[in-house]
Amino acid sequence: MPVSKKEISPCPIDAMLSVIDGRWKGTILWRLSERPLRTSELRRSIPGITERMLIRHLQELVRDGILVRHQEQTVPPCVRYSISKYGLTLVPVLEVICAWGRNHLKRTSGHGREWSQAAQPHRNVL
Amino acid sequence: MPVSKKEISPCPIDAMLSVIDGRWKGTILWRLSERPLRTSELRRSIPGITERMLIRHLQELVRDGILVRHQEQTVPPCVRYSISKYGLTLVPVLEVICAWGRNHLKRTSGHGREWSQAAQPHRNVL
DNA sequence: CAGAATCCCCAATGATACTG
DNA sequence: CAGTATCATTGGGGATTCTG
Repeated sequence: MPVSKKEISPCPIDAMLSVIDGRWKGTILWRLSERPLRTSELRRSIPGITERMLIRHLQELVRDGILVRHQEQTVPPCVRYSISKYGLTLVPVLEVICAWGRNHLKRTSGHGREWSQAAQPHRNVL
Repeated sequence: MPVSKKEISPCPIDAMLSVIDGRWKGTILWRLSERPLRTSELRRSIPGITERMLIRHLQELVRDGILVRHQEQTVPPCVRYSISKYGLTLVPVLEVICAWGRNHLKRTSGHGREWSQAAQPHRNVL
């Protein structure tokens, strides 16, 4: 529920999603969770991404404190991105999301209808 | 990372996010996690949502197996939506997302990095 | 009351060329 | 190599109207 990425939403779920919302942010974080990478390395490791969107998403993630940008003042320039300490707190969340998504993919591809049953209400169950 | 909602993405994270991606899906799920509601009840409980988007999101959630649509063949029609058993598996994930988001809101709105660990469930959606 | 059908706007993304 | 600048496309979503 992406909602507005620019404006600050009071809803925590919106706030969280806005951080990882973007066509390639998931993949970027996935790559960088393995090890820091240079911009060009990232681009090559993500087939289909454009220079424009890579830079843009990287900047947003840096702005949100998820990534850190390391620049070496050389010619030609060498920039490396890595996950920040704060960004590391995001990883477990992504894992939970990923786990559910993996399960969801199974269910959809194997189209069972078992899940179409109503459940009893809840909230205490949470 | 919303990516494509229509196409099935092989990425689990994308798959999961596509399910809750939509301007009002979070709020809808939140409402229905308390108890089943009629369409009109939902609409009234979510200020600002339009008929069109409510129906649209409900249909998508039903398609994804998250919600169940109960229709009573009466005049006028009475339709009730509730969370499915499968949909309930989504709730813990939302809780995790919400917890991180709450932290993130503190961190951003507040000063630098003093995010405490108070984690009370639930958002305060309007 | 539930929801389908239309029209329209805009933010996100893509494509492409350019700069330091 | 890293990043910018422009233009074109598109799909989400708001507003409105219509129907069973």
